[in-house]
Amino acid sequence: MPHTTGPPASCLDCGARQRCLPRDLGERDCTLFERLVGQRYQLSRGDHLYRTNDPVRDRLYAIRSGQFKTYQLSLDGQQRITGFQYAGDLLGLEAIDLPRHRHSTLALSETVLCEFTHARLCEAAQGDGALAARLREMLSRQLLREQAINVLLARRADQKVAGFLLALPAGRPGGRRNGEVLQLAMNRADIGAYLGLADTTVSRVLTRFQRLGYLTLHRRQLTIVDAAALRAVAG
Amino acid sequence: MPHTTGPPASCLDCGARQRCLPRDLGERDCTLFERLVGQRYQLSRGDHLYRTNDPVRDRLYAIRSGQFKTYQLSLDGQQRITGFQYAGDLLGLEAIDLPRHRHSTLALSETVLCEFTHARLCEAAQGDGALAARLREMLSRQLLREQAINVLLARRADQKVAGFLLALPAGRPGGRRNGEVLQLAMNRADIGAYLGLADTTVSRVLTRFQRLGYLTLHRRQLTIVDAAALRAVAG
DNA sequence: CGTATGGTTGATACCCGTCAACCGGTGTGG
DNA sequence: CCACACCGGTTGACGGGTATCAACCATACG
Repeated sequence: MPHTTGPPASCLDCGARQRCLPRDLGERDCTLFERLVGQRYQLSRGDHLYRTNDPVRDRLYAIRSGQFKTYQLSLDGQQRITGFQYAGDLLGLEAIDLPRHRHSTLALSETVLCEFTHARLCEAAQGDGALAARLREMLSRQLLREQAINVLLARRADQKVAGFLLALPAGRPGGRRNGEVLQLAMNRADIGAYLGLADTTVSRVLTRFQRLGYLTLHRRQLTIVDAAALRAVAG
Repeated sequence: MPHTTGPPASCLDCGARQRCLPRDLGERDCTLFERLVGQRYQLSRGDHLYRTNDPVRDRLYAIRSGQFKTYQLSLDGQQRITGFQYAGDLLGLEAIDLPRHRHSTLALSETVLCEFTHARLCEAAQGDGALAARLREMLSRQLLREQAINVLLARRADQKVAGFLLALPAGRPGGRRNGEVLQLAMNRADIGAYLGLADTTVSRVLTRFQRLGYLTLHRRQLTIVDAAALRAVAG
């Protein structure tokens, strides 16, 4: 069960604002938008936001900070990772038309979430074209992301890993990647379950990239040194 | 360039109605809904609906009949299939927020399309909760489909092919598959480019399934004999 | 009838999954 | 403080699944 935070945090000072629903909103509009937020939740590493078969209850969640993974369990108990979600992403979009969730969603780090109901969002969007556009944008972006993953998954191990690394959220806005230090929240097995690789293969590819000078990696601390080389590998 | 059809075809007698936007609409509502259709197009096998970098112009297309594939071209000219679309599917959902298309969309058979503008659909949805729900449903369904593909692509060749076959649109409503005759519109290479397999591997798996009695296949005429066995393989 | 296209089948090479050992870091309890 | 277990990650050996290349066949088509 998620824990409700005490002090309300504003969208205005949210680091993920430019990747989130109130993107490009002015100060006043942003304050109005904030009233759509139902509650804010704080989850710790290992906490579930919801599990497979939990009722959806029309809820959407925006990630204010932290990282999540969504997964399904196969018949033999294997986790199949369907995605990683980062600050600014919306959780629950694929379930807005379902009575019950088909995935489980788990926090990979300390996280803060903003809760919405889809009904209120739609209602507000009817009077506000900009918000409606943002909603569409989030949906369309999600579809594009899934399709990008699809293309990636049809490729070779090194191309998959390179593409995965390049799709990690940039630590700073602007997208400059070279020299950037990223803290991976997931382990090698999760990356493998996401990309359709064995964890040992992920490890091998990463060390190969390191030997080639594309990146440095110590445990989960990643520094991308040569993003262009990674792009060349990803194709 | 798509060719405009002369006689307007009604949604009422459309075979794909129950998979399309006017799903569950009564006769009167359906007639009202039809006024949202801009034009109807007829495309032949090999015709492009649009290509990468074509302007989106806010258009969506519902497939009345026929099959499409969407693909991207890699740097070395290889086609990467991002999806197959069947009657009742919406084309262009992933582009509603983009200025230009990122895929090319090609008819795999004789097809008929119904054109919408996203703006008019949204406008109509504001006064009609049922239509708004249908729009959401289509988006959510699309996201779920992409995620299902993601999971599939992380698996072995026979599991991929089995999953692909089971995801083919049922010829008749009701979803009974055993004994059903399906006409594949795509060739082995397309299936392979979609699933991340070589065309020869697709061929081998299909003949193995046939040897095992799961299906019969002559060129592109497919009969699923034992859907349960396919499900068991797909896992 | 010759050609092109799509599909099947075989031989071979290689990528990657599996299994196992090992290693460093962390936590725990004596 | 140290012994020990445990978890995550790395590395090696090996086998199997799949890509690649090629030959061959059936069908469609000019």
